[in-house]
Amino acid sequence: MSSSLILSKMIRKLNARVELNSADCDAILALPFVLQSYDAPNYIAREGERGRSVCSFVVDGLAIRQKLTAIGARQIVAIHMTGDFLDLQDLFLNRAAYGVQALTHIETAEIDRRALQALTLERPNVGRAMWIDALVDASIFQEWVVNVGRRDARSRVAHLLCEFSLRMRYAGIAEENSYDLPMTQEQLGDAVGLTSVHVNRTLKSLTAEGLIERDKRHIRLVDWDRISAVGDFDALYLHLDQASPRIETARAEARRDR
Amino acid sequence: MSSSLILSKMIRKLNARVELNSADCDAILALPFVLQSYDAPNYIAREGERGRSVCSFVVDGLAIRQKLTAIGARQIVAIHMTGDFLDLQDLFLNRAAYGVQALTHIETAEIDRRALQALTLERPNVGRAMWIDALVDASIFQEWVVNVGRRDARSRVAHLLCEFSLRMRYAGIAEENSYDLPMTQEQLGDAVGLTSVHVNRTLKSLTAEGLIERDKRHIRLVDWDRISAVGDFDALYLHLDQASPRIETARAEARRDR
DNA sequence: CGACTCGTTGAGTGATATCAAACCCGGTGG
DNA sequence: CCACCGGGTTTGATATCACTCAACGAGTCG
Repeated sequence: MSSSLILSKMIRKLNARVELNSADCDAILALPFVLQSYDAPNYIAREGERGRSVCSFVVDGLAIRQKLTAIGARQIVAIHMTGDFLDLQDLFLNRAAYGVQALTHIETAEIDRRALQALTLERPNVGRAMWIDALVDASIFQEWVVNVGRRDARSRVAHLLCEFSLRMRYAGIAEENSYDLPMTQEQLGDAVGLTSVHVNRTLKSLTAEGLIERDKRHIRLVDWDRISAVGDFDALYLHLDQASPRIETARAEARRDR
Repeated sequence: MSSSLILSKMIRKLNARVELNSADCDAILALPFVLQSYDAPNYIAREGERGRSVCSFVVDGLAIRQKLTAIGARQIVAIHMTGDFLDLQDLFLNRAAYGVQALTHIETAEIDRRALQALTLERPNVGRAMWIDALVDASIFQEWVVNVGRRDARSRVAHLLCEFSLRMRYAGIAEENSYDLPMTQEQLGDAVGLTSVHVNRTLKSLTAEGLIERDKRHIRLVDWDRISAVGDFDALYLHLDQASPRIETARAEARRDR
């Protein structure tokens, strides 16, 4: 993949949030970066790490953000997919408080941190787009607090499945209501604060009631209305109206076609 | 309180994160705002609200950020105190996904949203300080996911008490290891995903073991090392090294004294 | 003196965890 | 081609932490 092709993915993503002008795009294309790839359980960034010199944009693949507790339990606090920044949450912080680990084989563009900071601070359009990105991330964290804090197992799992469905769809890596979920049930449990055993029973019960269908790791949401009701899922917190790449692409194509 | 005094609180806060120049300060002092105050259980912003025209800086008092689930349970996702922005999390989003409610009598400076956006985007120093603020907020959300997802009742409560201790101290509204916690046990429960009854038993057990002392709503952490161990508390996620107002004030005063 | 909110305590219940075993399936080596 | 291996999934039995329901006490406000 050519260098400009990779950063143009980033342009497409940001442009979906805020309309960029040509100077903005040039500045983005001038960012120093290297392409990296990681295999499944490897760390991309470690908890406590100081002064990472890069910030990673996901070109393809999935990664999780996590933390271990004193007793060795793991909590996954976020899942990042194609088109997300992996450590936007640390862009302006000196030390990373959470680890980031590859969930699948993942390709990232590791962008020089200082250059990305400067771009964000000095170009209002880019800055605004980056802000939206970071705040949407934060909005998802907050929803996860609610999910894990106040919903029962069925709702938690259903909620997560709904979130994935929308996010993957808008990232362009899933069809409507159907996707490959590359996580073990243990990882699913670590994301929703349950045991793998209980995740298993919960998935089975959702399947038995005809809310979802499973084939290996492929998930199909049979009836969106019912599963989103069970999961108490309201997409507002994803702020998809603030344009996602997929939607914007369609819109941009329409514009071009005129 | 005079108008310039209020915004100078904001300057002090931001200056603690990033050194501001005089043009930055002038721009901040020129922000259009109105002083507002709210009483205890009133809403400052409502879930789902569209296009709020202001962003609130807390001059004095406490507020919570929360969401209700379908079955009517409440989860508090954040607590904001003196020196915090209440809805920084929504500054660049079209719709608020979470409600904000006064926890005590609270005084806020409601700053024109567009003006604050412009300030953030056009002045790199201010922008950087705002970014740090927003990312620290987000880091706390993530820690809360961990807290609620993977720790037992004792740890959750202990962790929250530790967090409050440090944050209040650095906000300048508490002494070392001792503070007034203006929350009912029910609200505490809604913050850590427990029942008020269970919070009560947990507090009692922490007291019985000599980890904390309570007098009404006053809390004293008797032995920081032990309680932080019980709460699995590591302050890294608060990023206090990225300067808090209190610390910076001390430093600034030292400078002035030379 | 009610009426109300908040904190405290007890008894019983239930959702989820824990422990343990079996099973399934893709991969690997003989 | 088969035997074996290992990670992941599934299932059952039991344990436990936290919830629910309920009552009572203390403080506060009108």
